[in-house]
Amino acid sequence: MSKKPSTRERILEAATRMMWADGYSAVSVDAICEAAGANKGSFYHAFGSKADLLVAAIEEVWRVNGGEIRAIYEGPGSATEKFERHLDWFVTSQRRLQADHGYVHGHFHMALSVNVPESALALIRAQHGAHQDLLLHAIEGVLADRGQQADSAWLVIVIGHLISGVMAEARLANSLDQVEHLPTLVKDLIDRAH
Amino acid sequence: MSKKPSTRERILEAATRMMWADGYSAVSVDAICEAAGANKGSFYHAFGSKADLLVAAIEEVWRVNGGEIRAIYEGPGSATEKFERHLDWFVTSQRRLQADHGYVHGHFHMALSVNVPESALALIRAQHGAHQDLLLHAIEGVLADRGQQADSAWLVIVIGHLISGVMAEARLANSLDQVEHLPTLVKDLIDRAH
DNA sequence: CGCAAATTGGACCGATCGGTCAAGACGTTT
DNA sequence: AAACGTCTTGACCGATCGGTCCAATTTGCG
Repeated sequence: MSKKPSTRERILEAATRMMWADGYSAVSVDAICEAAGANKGSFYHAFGSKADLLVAAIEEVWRVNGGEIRAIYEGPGSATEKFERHLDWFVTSQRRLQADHGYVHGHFHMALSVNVPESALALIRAQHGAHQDLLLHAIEGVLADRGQQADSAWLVIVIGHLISGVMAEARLANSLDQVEHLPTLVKDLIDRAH
Repeated sequence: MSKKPSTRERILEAATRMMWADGYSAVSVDAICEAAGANKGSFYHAFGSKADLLVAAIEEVWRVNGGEIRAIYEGPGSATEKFERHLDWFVTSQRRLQADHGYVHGHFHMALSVNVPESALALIRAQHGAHQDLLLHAIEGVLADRGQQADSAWLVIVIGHLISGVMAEARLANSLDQVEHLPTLVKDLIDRAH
C-alpha cells in the first residue's frame, strides 16, 4: 500500500537513474520530465534548477545507501560479521542495479565525478569522507576481533582505494566479476597485513 | 624548432584538454573550435564527427602515455627498477598535468567513463587491458627479482584496482596526496605478499 | 459547500547544440 | 598562367538546451 509517488519523487527517481547512466550534462531536463511523466513547469516548481536537482539526487542516494550501510553496523553481530556484510552489500547492491537496469553502475559518485557544479562536488566529497570513516571504524573492529597488531590507517587507505578501483573498473568493463571477488580480495588483504 | 601545429593538431590538443576536464558531452564542438582558433568548417574537414574526434583523442593520449610507459620497460635497469619508474610515472605525470592546468586530472579514461559512444568505450577497454598486461609482466619481473613465491595474478589485480582507485579519488579530492603515496603503498603491498 | 493556495500543463524564450554547405584561399604541378 | 586538390571561412540549418510564465486545474481546509 505504498502511496503513489509525488511528482517531485518521480522526477528525482528518473533523474537519479538517468544521471547514473549518462552523467549530469548528458541528461536534459526535458528528458527527465518525459521519463518522469511530468511537465517542465512542475519540474521548476519542485526544483530551482537542474543543479539543485542534482544535489537532491546525491543526497537521496546517500540517504538510502548510507542508511543501509549504517543499519548493518547498528545491527547485531561481531565487528567482523558486520564488515563482511558491508562488503557483501557492495556485491548485492550492484547486482540489483544491474538486474534492474541492465548494466553495471559502479558508484553513483563516479558517474558524477566530471562536469558537476561545485555544490554537488562538495556533497560528494563529504559523503565519500563519511563512508571512509565507517570503513575505518569497521576495520579497527575487525583487527580488534582478531587481536591483530596491524596498521588500521594503512589498511583503510588501501581498502578504500581498492573499493573505488573495483567499482570504477566494473563499470568500465560492464562486468560484475571483479565486484564479486571484492569481499575475498579484501579479506585476503587483511589476512596478509600483519 | 618544432614546426607550428596544424589545425587538426590544435583541435585535438584543445579537445583532449577540455574533455579531460569536463567530459565528452559537456564540451561543445563550438567551444573546441574557439579554443583551437579554428573554424567549424575546418573541424568537420579534419574530423567526421564529434565522436570521431573523441576516438582520435583517446588514441593520441594512449600513444603518448603508453609510449612513455613502454619506453621505461624497454630501457635499462632491473625489472624492479623499471617497475618503480613506472609507479613514479603516475606521480610525475599527474604532477605535471596539475602544474599545467591547475587541477588534478586522474586517468583520462575516467573523465570519459560516462556517456561516450560505444566505439570510444571499446578503445578505452582495450587500452586498459594493454596497461594491465604491462603491469602483470612487470610484477612478475619484480617477484622474480626477489625470488618471491607470491601469486602474481592476485597482486596485479589488487595493484591494478589500487591504481584506478587512487586516480579516481585523487581527482575527486583534487589532491595529489594519495598519488604521491601510491609508489610506497604498492611496494608495501608487494612486501606483504608472501 | 466555497475559496485560496498549491500544483500542473504547455506554450514560449534566447542561446546553443552537432552538423552542413558553397565559396574562396593557397600551394603544387603541368 | 591555367588547372588542380587541399584546407579555411563563415553563414546557415533544424533540433534541443536550461529556464520562464501564467492560465487552468487540483488540493487542503474552514
